[in-house]
Amino acid sequence: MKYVVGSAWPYVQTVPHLGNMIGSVLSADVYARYLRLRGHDVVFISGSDMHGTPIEVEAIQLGVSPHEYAERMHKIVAELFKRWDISFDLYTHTHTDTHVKFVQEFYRKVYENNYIFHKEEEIPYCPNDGIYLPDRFVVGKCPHCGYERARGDQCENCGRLLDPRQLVEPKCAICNGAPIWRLTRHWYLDLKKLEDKVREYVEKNPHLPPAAREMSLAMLREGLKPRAVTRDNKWGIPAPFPGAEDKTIYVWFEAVLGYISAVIELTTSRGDSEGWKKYWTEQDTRIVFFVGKDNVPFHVVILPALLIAAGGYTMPTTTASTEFLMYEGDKFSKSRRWGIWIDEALQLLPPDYWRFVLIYIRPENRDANFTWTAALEIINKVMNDDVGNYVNRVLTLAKRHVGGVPPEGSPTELEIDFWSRVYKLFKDAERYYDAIELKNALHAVVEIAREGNRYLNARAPWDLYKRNVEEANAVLHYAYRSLKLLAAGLAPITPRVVEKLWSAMGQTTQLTWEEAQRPPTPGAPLGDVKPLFRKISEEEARELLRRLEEIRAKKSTAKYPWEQVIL
RNA sequence: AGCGGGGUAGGCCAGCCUGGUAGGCCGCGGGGCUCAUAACCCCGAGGUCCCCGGUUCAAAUCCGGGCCCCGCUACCA
Repeated sequence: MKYVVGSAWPYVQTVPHLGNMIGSVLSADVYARYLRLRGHDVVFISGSDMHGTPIEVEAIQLGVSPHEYAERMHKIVAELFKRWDISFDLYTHTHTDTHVKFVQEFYRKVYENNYIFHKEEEIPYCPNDGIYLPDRFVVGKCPHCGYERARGDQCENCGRLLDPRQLVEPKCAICNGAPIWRLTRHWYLDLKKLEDKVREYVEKNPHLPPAAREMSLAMLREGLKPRAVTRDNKWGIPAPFPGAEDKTIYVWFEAVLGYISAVIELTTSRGDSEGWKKYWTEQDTRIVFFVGKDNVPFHVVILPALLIAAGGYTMPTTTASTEFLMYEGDKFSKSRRWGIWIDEALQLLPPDYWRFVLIYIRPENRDANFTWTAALEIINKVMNDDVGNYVNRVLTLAKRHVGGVPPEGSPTELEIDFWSRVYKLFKDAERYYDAIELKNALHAVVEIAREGNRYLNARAPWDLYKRNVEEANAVLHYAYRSLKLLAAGLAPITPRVVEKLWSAMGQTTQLTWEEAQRPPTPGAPLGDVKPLFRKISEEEARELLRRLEEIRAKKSTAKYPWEQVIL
């Protein structure tokens, strides 16, 4: 089966934090790695979302061009993903020639198919900064409660939705100057016209997670309203509509098309400029997106609507979303410096540790809370004591008593029972991976090690070797086979460690999901047996955090955001 | 306000769709083992499954009402 795995395109204004990571990029990577292990044809892509008002504004404030700003941040984020062992086939960005050209052609088609219309409206404009202001960039006194710093879209104090025109004494959020209202023309996507087809897509799609489905159907019940696809920004992709020469495409509406343009870029770079069609126009492709829950409507409703409007594309199979991750009981917040960002994380622990912990607590049904107490518990108790120590027990015993991969010996009913239990857990993990319930998959895999620990205690091969070598061999043989299952089950999550494990097991073939289930070659020599993980004491964690604070303090004085990143 | 999610032992969470003696991990008390990363295994204590009402022989699980927490609400990525 062919798969396109896409993770939400990170906005390059800042480096992602752990919550962003688990929602999109890391989850997508785990799934993509799993699919590859199963032998599927996988294209795993994403890229930086380079355009948009916040970047334009911030660049202007810093006195650099938006292009330079975005380009620098993109390079850093791409490098960080590499260090997190994210196995992108391509991590690109939205300012490539391929993307720009594709987006323009795409919207030309949508236009020709009569899904675009334009109308005039008055938009706040800041004469000082020379830009049109999004609602949030206009602040002023709330007409309802008198709160002074109400934003143009909503008052934080009383929670009421606002229109920037309602604000008393409106000001530009950037320079505090008074905005003026200017008549401008915008081009709209006629979502109303697409509503029935989108509803059919959502209703007939058996793969969508219930929550995403509900949210989308609720939106459809209310009725889709036309949405402007153009903006007056300079930093963006020029709109291809007649008369829209000075407009750009709204970032939301072009970044999502990156899922297609990135595949084009990828296959083209492999010398096959038409190869992308295999993935995006043929029906036997599964297209799966990974996003945080805030992103669901866009991927389940708007992007499918766009694909229908342009015509000729394969419809996305599903969108796997997560709830949010909190940090020590509170929302991640850049301004309050609350949370851990992905550059900082790597200063504290190796990527496999983070990957394991984050997947272990992945917010699948509800918001989850990252706490250091819990993280250390998972690292020390689960990763080390349950998994790492089990591996070490089996391999040490095998090395000592057999000197290689244990032969099948004379298995008793106990061995067969054990094998059927761990094999069932492996199949559970498989089912969970298939359903993109990554947290449950990992929990099932960990259970293999727990089962193994129980088994070793019950069978006590160290003792059995004194009485019945054949039977003792059988115990180690099946324990060894459980390690193969464990390796495959963990491979998508902790790829680096599994590589070490696989070679410690003396395996020379490529690890695949199939291979993991086959019996090993008895007598094959084992590799170096060393603990897979190590524990992190509370004191060490405290020390690491203290050092992080120091680095943060030093970095926060840097002028440019890309200088604040810890590499 | 509307929409979505959630309220299960001291902590974190699974179970809820497909009703039937309330599970797991950590922590705590006791024991076992000694191959292993002072690890592992067993036993035990600890719960009005937010509240009220309904359906049912039977409800954490289905239905109605209420209270509390969180997120989203589409020109924020």
